[in-house]
Amino acid sequence: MTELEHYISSYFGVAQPDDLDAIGQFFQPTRLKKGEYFLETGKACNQLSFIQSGMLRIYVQTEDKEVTQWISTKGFFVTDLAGFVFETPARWTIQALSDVELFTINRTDYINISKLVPKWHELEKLFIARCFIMLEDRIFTHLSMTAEERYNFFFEHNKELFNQVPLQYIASMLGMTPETFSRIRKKQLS
Amino acid sequence: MTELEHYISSYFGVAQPDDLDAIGQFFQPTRLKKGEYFLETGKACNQLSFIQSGMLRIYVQTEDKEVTQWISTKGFFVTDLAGFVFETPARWTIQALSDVELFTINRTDYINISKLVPKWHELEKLFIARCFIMLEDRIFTHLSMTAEERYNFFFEHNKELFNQVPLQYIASMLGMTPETFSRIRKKQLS
DNA sequence: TGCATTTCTTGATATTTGTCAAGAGCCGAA
DNA sequence: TTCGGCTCTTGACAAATATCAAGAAATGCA
Repeated sequence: MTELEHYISSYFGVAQPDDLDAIGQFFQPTRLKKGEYFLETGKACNQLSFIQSGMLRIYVQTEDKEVTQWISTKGFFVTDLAGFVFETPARWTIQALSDVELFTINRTDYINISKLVPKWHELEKLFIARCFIMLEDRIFTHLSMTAEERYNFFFEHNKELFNQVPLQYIASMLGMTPETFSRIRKKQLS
Repeated sequence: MTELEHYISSYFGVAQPDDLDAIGQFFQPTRLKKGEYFLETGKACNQLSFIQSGMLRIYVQTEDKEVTQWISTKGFFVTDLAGFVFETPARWTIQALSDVELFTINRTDYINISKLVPKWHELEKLFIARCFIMLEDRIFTHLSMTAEERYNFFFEHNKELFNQVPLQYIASMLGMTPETFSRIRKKQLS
């Protein structure tokens, strides 16, 4: 089983090896160099990718600042859900933070999966439901925690990110300024 | 078309009148008195309801405070998604803020819908995807806006809530204290 | 290796938000 | 109608976080 198949299986629970293999065939290996864009705000998002290696930052430029929504790493899927599912203009810009290896599927092929795997829509539903629940948790951290608590909580669960990506992006994604982030970090290191 | 059917149709896009009618049959009218619980943290969540009238508050009790996650009103569905879909203990407590009229379906019947309406899982997926996108937006407000901006943004979109529910709950749901909420409110009224 | 650029840190200060305590207003139950 | 308990407001103050500016450290490129 390829790594891609392993993740598809664990996220979507597709059980038949034949199905898994067939689904895997739809994904094409693609690469991005550090700094290149997977997607830009306002454009059409016609693809969904699985990250084989490297990291991507999902963000948006507002009038007065850049807001990092998430940093996606090995083993995760990446897309602009609204754009990919509803064909609306992309909300997020997605840029490679490092050289990135992806397995990519386009919308047409993605839709074809459901013809191949009868249970696909149900598995998709369950997958997206899990994503929804993760966002519920994330909102909860903003309703109930201070910046320092969010820092610690995120650090516990994502230690490896802290020496791989610019910290200002993590700061933004946690809803604080780089300066505040830096001070909290200093405090926690000592 | 009943109001329930109207909403099912607009949220899920079920097109056949026969299907709509059949789905509607699964929902039973139920009522809650003000203060009664729809669900309590830790219990099983075996039902999904559509709100015909009234309001419910979705919250959780932490060690040191109560955090309101959302207030759900007429025309919305209410459940604990994790509990309903994955049969895990409920994360949220859901309490009636007023007398409430619901149309309720239990998990068994809900699962039966998909046998009746072949496209159901796909429609569900699309519905949950829309919910996901709404949460993305909500996280964005916490990453990019001050308390005052969140107040204004929410007020613009939900004016009617402000004279129907205790303001402290709205404050919590926007991630601020009742005092801060009160001060911002005073400022905006003048 | 060395320079230019980006990123991170630090200090001083301002602003926002939270905390605590008291009082005012409102609403429902007896 | 009145009392008691919520809820909201207000003030004084404290704490958290943001802003601005400067410099240090790290990084990437020639």
